[in-house]
Amino acid sequence: MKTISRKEEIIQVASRLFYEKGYKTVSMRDIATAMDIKAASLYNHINGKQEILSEIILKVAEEFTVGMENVVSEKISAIEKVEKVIEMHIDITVNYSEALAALNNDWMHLEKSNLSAFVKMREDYEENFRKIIKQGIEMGEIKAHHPEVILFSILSTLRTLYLWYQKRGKLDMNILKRDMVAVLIKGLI
Amino acid sequence: MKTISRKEEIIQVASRLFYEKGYKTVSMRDIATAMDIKAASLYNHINGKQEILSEIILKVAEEFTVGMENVVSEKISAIEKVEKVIEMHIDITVNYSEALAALNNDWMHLEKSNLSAFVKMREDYEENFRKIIKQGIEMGEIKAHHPEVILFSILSTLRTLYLWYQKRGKLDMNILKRDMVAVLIKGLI
DNA sequence: TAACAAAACTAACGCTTGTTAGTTAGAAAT
DNA sequence: ATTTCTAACTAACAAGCGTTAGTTTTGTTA
Repeated sequence: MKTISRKEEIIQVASRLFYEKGYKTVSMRDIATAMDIKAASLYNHINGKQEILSEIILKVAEEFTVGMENVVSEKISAIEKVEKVIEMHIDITVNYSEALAALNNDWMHLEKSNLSAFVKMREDYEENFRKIIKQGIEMGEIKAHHPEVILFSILSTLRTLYLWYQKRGKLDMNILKRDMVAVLIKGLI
Repeated sequence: MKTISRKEEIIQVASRLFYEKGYKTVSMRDIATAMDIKAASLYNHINGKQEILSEIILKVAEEFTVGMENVVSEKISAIEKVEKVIEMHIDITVNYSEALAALNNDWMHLEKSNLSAFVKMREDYEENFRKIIKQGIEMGEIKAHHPEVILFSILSTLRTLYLWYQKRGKLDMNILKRDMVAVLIKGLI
């Protein structure tokens, strides 16, 4: 019976506020008020605002990194890999929709090693995706459009999925996966 | 020979800074420093920070509104309308790429009438786009996937185009239009 | 050259920010 | 019953924020 720590609670509340108003707009006093305590009390559990941000972002970034590595290592066609990536994005979106706002909009407010770690993960992720697409084109599975256009088009849709997920409520995720995969992939083949 | 006013210069510099760091992160002193003057001097030309933001955002929002109305009023097929919308987005992205960062990320920091005007324009825009897609499905031009999935997928790609445009430099826009239209549309038909 | 307007300046205001120091209340462990 | 630990508190700090008031510089027009 695992109960969530006070620190995790802070991170959870902060995620929601960052989602609603953005990292820079949310003050430590805002976070504290939302928990019915004083701002100074937060520092019994966390080292500072920056730590809250980096924990939110890096945790999800690692999920993406691991998920992508799993897909890459599978012995399936390029198109099937793209399908798996799309499904992974949808799964992560469902589980971390609020954290994704910070990841997408506030990553540039990370500092030093956290910032460079994030940027590296994102670059590696994109590079893996790019390779899948290029491979698919070489094998004749994917139409030979500019690979960057394909990459960008899919990635931008997946990255903003969190916005849409919240707005529409929990439309059945299986329906979403099926239609999203169809719409994104049928343009490629 | 129209020369740009000091106010327009402020808005231009602010757009660049907002693009790089976001509205909340950029201070009036940052904007002033970038122009080699003091913060207080800005107020000889503009009424406040909020006015800078609203001028940047609403100008582009109106471009989109007008562009969409033009497309809607044309007597062409639904698919051709979608093509026109995509091309319009690319054109606006080229001409206003920095302003689009504020429009996408900082619109929620607009106040009162500016905020509601923006939200209305955005809702109308989406509704027009939705109608085009539904009409295309009814006429059998567009495959009968969930219309919201199609709308979201195209719109999220177009809305984040500004990020990609800056990064890749001025890849020939005609090539971009052709490939982007192909990738986004071929999934629909 | 004197008058005027535009656009810069200095100085300061009240407020909010993230954060620190030191203290206190209550529960758990000895 | 006493110590220890946890997690809250009050009070305050220095720095930064958007903005205002009043003044000086600069360039143009009468």
